[in-house]
Amino acid sequence: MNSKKIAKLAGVSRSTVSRVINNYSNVTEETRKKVQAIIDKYGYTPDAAGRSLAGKKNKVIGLFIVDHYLKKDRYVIHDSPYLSEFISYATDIADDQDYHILVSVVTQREKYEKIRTLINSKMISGAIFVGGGAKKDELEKIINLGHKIVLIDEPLEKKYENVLHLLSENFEGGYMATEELIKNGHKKIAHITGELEKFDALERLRGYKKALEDNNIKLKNKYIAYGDFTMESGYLAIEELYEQNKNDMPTAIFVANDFMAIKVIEFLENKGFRIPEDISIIGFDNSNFTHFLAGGLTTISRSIEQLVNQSITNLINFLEKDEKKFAIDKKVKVKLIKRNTVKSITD
Amino acid sequence: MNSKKIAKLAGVSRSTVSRVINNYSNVTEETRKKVQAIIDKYGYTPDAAGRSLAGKKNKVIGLFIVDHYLKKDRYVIHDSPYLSEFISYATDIADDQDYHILVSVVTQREKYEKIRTLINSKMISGAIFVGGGAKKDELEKIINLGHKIVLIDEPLEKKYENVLHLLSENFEGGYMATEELIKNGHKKIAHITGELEKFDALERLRGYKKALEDNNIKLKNKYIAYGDFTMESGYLAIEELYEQNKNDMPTAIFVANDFMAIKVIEFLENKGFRIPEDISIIGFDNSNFTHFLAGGLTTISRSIEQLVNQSITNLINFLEKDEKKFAIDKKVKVKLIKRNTVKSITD
DNA sequence: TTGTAGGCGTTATCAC
DNA sequence: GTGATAACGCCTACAA
Repeated sequence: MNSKKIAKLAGVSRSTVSRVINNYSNVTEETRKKVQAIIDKYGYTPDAAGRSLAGKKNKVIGLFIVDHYLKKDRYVIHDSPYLSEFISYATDIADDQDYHILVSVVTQREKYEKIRTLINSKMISGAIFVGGGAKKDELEKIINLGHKIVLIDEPLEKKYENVLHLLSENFEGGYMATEELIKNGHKKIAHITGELEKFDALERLRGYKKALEDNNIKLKNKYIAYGDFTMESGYLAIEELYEQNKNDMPTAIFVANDFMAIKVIEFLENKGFRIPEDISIIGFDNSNFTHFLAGGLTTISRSIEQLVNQSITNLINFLEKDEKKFAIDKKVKVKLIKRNTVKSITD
Repeated sequence: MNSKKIAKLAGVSRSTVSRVINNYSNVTEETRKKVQAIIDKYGYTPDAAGRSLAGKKNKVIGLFIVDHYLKKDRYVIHDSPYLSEFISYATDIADDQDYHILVSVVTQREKYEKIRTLINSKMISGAIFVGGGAKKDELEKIINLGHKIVLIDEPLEKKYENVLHLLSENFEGGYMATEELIKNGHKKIAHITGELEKFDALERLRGYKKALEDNNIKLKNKYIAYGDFTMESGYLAIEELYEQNKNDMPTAIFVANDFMAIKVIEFLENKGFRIPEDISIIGFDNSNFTHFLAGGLTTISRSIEQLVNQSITNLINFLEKDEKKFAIDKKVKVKLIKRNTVKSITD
């Protein structure tokens, strides 16, 4: 079924059918009804390709998951609670605004081609990049295509008018976490980092350092261990931290995400430490599963819901308002969630 | 940039450009190189709408999340661990085969229109329905459009040649769970159901009943409580079960999913029961978070990964082989995961 | 091997 | 308010 046939059946021209489909005002109520009846009867829906070719925008947003630092044997999305959650929210929130999400994954340099194709081919009207692991040069090539794009936690030297730079408060969160430990009287505070190729890991580390500095606590390199956000890496990191500091253990640890924090707690409890009596732990992300931990993990919550909401709402606005440029760099707030793994050292 | 311009720049016709783009054999190596050079230089990618209009298939699979039984204030996908996981795998697996996933959500009857539009408009080449909560009549209207579709745990009276019916072994899993309890000497076995509008919940219940029957254990209605797969409903159900059977508590409970099982355990422990010494618990789904439970929940694992893999692989095969019909109804296996919440009653 | 020409389904422009 | 027509970018006969 196509508009030509509908036109014939309704006894009008294709133009009139188009006008009805697009709800244009210059159609008499009578004609509209007549045409609509036929449309309904035959369940006609216009062909997306045809419309697109004729210059109409579609309601599809590309969600590009970019991460080059992945282990080969892992699923990109499924094995990342952050990305899973991101996609889930994105679909839900886009749906509220009658948009669709088209998801695509990029883990190697060759795959940027795929994104360019998708964007150039006009299958999507706008794009969101998430994952924090993009190659800057490839990213800039794509940006220079001029399409409307949201970048999440993906900092660039230059600003672009067609790009919304959205950042979550990773630095602030790292600072907040460390400060909370300091407020509780801790001075020997360790940090287990995330994957340092990623901006968010770097920023959390920077926040940790700054909080120590502002409180006149000397940074000790032996109190920093390096993870990559996975549970296994958390285990390895705490193991190393323990081996290096057996005789001078920190009284508190800020772990760069909750996943690693789980393993840290497990390891320490196995070694006979009580949490939080002997060692306080604070995580990051406020991941779902922290609900299931007896007691509950003290952590920094960054609202992925808010992050997604900002991305999609801003992008859709931008797409539909037909504005020339994004006026904004936005930050999404984090906050401290006090639960039961931090204890005052003077208690 | 379009094929016409590329043609002019390369000094050939548009057809030749097309032949190069589509890797047709009847182009001399020389011309191909010449044209490809221009294509690369200008980063040209053909317009998807144009191709589609000219009859080419795209590599987009629609993933439709259908669930009518949702509470209004919940996110459809984000609040369902099953659907979140499904989407994550789908994106990962589709990506492996160079396909994209376009996700859309349907929670009300009016929204089926959206799916029809998407399918009719040829924005997607095939579709997967998941969620188990579709309206049969709307579903059949869509099926009758003749496009290639995979239906997951969504049983229909009629079989359709353009539909692959994929089922997970919910009945078998329910049977297996109950049988495991029976094997451990239990006779007073309760069941907390899922949302009975959903096929999977119904099947799990049926498995429970059949296992009792096959082992000559009389079904007691007082030992069945009704949940809807959410944690809260699990709490309410166990509360009711407890109130009704204070003086004759079951020694084992098969709970229709892990989410509810968590709450069941929590409730019972608060009432002073020990798990599994006093009451054995078995869940369903082998959800992610069960890792985080101290001890670990005994459960039935249905491999969502396998379910997704089957869906996508079969669908892509079907799309590309250009076969006339799906030859298959497939079932995805479940298996028993023994952990620490089931104890033999004779111990 | 390559070029020409028609058609895919829609919308926009211009007449009437 | 409505209809005719051109245009969007591509692919695929068919012709050369």
